[in-house]
Amino acid sequence: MTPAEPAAALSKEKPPTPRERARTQTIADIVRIGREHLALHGAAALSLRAVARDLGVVSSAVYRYVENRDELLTLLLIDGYNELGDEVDAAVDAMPAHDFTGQFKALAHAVRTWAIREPASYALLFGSPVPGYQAPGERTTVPGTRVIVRLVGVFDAAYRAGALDAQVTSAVVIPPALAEDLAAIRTQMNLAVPDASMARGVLVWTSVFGAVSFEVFGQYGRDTFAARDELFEHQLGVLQGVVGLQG
Amino acid sequence: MTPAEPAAALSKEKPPTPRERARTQTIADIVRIGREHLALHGAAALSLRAVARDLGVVSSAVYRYVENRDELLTLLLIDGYNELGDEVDAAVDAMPAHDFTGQFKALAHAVRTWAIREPASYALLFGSPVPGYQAPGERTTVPGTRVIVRLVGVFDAAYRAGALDAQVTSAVVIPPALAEDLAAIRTQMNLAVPDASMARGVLVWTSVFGAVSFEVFGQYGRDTFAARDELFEHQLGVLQGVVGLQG
DNA sequence: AACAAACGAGAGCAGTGCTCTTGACTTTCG
DNA sequence: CGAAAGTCAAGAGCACTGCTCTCGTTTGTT
Repeated sequence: MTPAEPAAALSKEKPPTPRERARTQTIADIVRIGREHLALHGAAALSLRAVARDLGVVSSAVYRYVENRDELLTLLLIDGYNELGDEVDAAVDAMPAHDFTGQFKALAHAVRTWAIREPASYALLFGSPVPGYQAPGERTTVPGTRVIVRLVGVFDAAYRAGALDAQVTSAVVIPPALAEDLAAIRTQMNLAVPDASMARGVLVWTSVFGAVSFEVFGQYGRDTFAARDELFEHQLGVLQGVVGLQG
Repeated sequence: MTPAEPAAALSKEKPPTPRERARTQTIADIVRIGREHLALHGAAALSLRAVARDLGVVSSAVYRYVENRDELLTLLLIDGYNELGDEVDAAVDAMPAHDFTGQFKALAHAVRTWAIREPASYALLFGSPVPGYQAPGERTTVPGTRVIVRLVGVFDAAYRAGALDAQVTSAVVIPPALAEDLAAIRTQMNLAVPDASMARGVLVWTSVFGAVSFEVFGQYGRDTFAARDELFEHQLGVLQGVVGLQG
């Protein structure tokens, strides 16, 4: 079909046959409908039969495209991680390269905004594990770590630029066992930021997700906190100080 | 039956008939078996039929005691809240009355220990909501707020005793809308602690649960952090500084 | 003793995940 | 070109779920 046939013959990427194209499209449709059902009814209520109905096909047919229910959950998991990762990347990239505080807050706001917009996906990614389902690490680890990788990237860049207050880093001692873990991460990710700042970065990470989880999962109660935007913004302000970012 | 029949007629508390006793016992058995199933298979996989089997009874019989599956979930929810609340209370009470930092850390450790021991219950209480299930606020609010009530109690007592560093409280401004929410809570709970400390207390609360959730829900990855005890302890040390508790 | 409430068992309905077989269609290759 | 190989949708079927209803039996009260 393509004029450069000999070159294509060497590469693994053959031009997709109509059948392959149709198959890819069908899988994409299944994921799309699955996302709708996920948003409407939640992860545990996700039903392959219902997806098949919406697809206009009998239930057994979808098993041609998706191995089982867990496989669909994995596809939705990766889809969610990447959507969140894309929005976080876009939000951070929109900030000036040297405004590390702005980048941190933009990242946190992107997480919160996405979580509130897609609570079911957020629950699938960061909530209680679905019983009997174990995410395949080899497929989910990379997209699943995009946010934290980006966050420590911001902290590391801030440290290298001298924008990370070194004063806070000596307040609490780091036990040796924890220092080992941090050293391994530093080596693996090529970081410069010292132990104390890394540890505080981890705390900031968990705190952001704790705050978002409380809000999305309804732990704040019905109307205990009406000013949730202000509460989150305030928490970011405090966390910014925790990790030593100037305001 | 009872000799003091006229008095008993006025009071609502009659001595329980054998049938009532048996009924109460059966419900307790159902909750006990339900807890076992919850721990083994998770909340979404909780099955009334399986509970009935373990109870040695046909499935429709349990509907005599429990209205439906959601009712059983509510019972397990209240059960979990109270067990956690009891352990938190015991841990805090075991500390000296003026060691507020120790009380805070004891509370956090009690939460973490219980969560790791009962991950399914923790997921039911603080994880993603079960699809289609809405907890009845009138039955779950009181037990569900025991931990946070106790935590702000510690902070408030520390403030009244002058053990809360007032310096940290002015670093970040509190927007008016948030101050309103905080004022309402202060009035309702009869607190003395100022806005900034309350807001930081809320952050500490969400941060503790964020850290515990990450650990219980497996967000830390398989072996990124081996020294989890040390990590949590370090985080508590930082959070202690965030809220202004002396070390 | 008579009656009403409570109870356990069983059948049954509609839904689920998943497997297997059947028949039709498409692509590829001799 | 035609046959073989591969792919697909459909349907039946199994075991499970939540839940309802009916039917006798047991229990407690009058």
